[in-house]
Amino acid sequence: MLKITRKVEYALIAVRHLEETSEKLVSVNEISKLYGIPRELLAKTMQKLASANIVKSVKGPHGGYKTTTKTANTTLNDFFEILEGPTAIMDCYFDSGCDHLTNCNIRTPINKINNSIRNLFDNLTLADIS
Amino acid sequence: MLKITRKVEYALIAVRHLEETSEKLVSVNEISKLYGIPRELLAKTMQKLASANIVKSVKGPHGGYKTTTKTANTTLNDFFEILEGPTAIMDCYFDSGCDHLTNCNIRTPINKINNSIRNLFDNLTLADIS
DNA sequence: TTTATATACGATAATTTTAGTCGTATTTAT
DNA sequence: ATAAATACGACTAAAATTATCGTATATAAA
Repeated sequence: MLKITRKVEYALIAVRHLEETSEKLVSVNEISKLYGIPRELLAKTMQKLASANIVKSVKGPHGGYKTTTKTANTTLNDFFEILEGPTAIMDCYFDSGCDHLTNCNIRTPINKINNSIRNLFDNLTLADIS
Repeated sequence: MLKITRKVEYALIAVRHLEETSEKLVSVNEISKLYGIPRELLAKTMQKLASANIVKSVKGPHGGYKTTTKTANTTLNDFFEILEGPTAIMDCYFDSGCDHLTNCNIRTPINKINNSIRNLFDNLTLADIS
């Protein structure tokens, strides 16, 4: 409960590594070996970050990933949502399918908790937590 | 990711209901029927809340649960931890078992995120979200 | 122009976590 | 005594997460 996933964990590790190595291109292979994390999973994770321009990808030999100007300014909310979709402590926050709609007495609490968390992550960037 | 569990959802529903019915004893059976949630699961959930004095339990016919003086003042952090154990976005926050300890570059980020969430939930009570 | 290395992407399998059920004991009002 | 309720532990089912596999595409370098 309220856990981040491996995908996010691996993404954080990779981004932190890219930030440390600055402009140099680093391949998924390198990162996965260095931190002992599954290559394929990290690869897919990086692809998502790349398509959102959080990192830049370069194909071919000596290719890899590096940071962009967006990287450090990315909010945790964006970072999480790129990798995992909408952040909400319960699906009913953005879904319509609710089992006990007629008799739901936790709408307000759920919304308040959600808004608090969203507000928190909207105001924290990758730079802030480094 | 970052979802609350059914146990917590059911507990919230039940507590909210008890708050509405004030001093009256309400049985698990009643609540589970009213909101269409699994009786046994709710029962176990209520037992945990009762043993932490978040609610008061009364056995026997016409027994059930009611709020206590603690109920409204309970922080979300306590509420969650009573039901699910320590709140942490990653297990390494309180566990010792870490796969990439020697090469972990996300200690600081994880701790900062954790502390932010913990701080948030420490300062929100059940009353605050009602 | 061939080869090796790297990202891109979809499908599927394995694992872990969560959700739900069942059985039995205990308490207590009637 | 009996019935209604909580208390608690073991077990099963379902869902979500994690990991793997296969194939396509791009590109640097020999």
